[in-house]
Amino acid sequence: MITGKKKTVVVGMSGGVDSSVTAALLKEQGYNVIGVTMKTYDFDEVGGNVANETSCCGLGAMYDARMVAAKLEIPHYVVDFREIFGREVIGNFVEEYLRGRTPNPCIICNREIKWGELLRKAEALGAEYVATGHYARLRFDESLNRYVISKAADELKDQSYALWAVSQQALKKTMFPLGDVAKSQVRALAMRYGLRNAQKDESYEICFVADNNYERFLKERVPELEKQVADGELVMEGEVVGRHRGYPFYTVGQRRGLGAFGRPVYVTEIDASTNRVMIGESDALLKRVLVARRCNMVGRAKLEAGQVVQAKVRYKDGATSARAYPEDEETFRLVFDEPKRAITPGQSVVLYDGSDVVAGGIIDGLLE
RNA sequence: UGGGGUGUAGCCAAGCGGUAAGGCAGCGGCCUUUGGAGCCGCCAUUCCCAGGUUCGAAUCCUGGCACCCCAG
Repeated sequence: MITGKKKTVVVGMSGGVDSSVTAALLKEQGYNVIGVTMKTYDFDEVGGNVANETSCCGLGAMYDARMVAAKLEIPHYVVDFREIFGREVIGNFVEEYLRGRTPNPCIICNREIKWGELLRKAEALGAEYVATGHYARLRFDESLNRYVISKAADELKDQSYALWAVSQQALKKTMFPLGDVAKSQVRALAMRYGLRNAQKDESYEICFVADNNYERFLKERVPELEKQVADGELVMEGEVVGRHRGYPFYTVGQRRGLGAFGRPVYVTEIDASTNRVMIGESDALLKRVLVARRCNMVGRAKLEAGQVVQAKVRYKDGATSARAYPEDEETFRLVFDEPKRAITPGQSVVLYDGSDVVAGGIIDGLLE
């Protein structure tokens, strides 16, 4: 059945249901499918619970991917991305926390690893496309002359937010076969294909922090950290009201672990230079203006000043109306119509026009 | 040691003779391809201690103890 016309697709297989079904669907559609699983880190370097099975790059995951590939009768390779992943993803993760910000490593991983190194590997293998199990839609829009990512049909599972940083050149070679499929259908398909991971749990943590304890991870990664940052000041309305464990271990919007003040209090700001963590009541989290950097344009070539968009400020966030004001190629200011809660430096802001991803950037600061 | 006040969960606190509200913290679960948030559930057999009155006491009485304030 192999003909010269068949296109070759590399599917990034994590061992989970979504990427497994992705591979199965493409194979059924007649593509020449190659399964590739990325080895991104070693457990002994990264610590935590080695037995954790829900992580996207864990050990069990690699075995599952191999077994699924065998079942589907497609070739399967494991590629060693430890070096680049450690440098780009883990390195950025640690740096950002040390700056008092809250990174989203999935964003960097998508840009640098899946649509960076993996795509280069796919090209080297002679593949025309890379496909993943992301829930997002992708189309080429003739009138815009751009590749446009948009929200998945299954809006509850939509992952378009995490894909804003992928370049146009990379999207040109990308497929998201699950964009129109509901999660429940994916599981049903997995059953039908007889895939062993049909009932496997969702992953829900940072893959390289398998015990979901990033504080532990940072302390192990930066040996002197605990000593340097312990016992900083907790500040409310300008007054020192307590102590904290160290600024990197908090994030804006956080409520737990601050101590009892007779009412709920939240982290409102983190100052790495003084090791101070500012806290306040819920209202103190409401802000209207942010500055985003490292911007990438997706569904539009550029932003118009005052352009109306719907913006998401974190992964699970209802998009709310705002106006964008570009400052330069990589920077824009965003003014929300209504104050937005807990805008967090280091997280991504993604701009939508309806279902389409217009652009995204990393939140750098709040103005008011 | 004169006068006044207060002692209820880790913290704040309601209750004022009828069988221990609520909030914060904590813990458990749900949710979730990031961190947070959110939601649900749990959390005082007992009210500083000892007696007493009462069918019934955290609530009333007596006596201790502790802390606070005002005086000296």
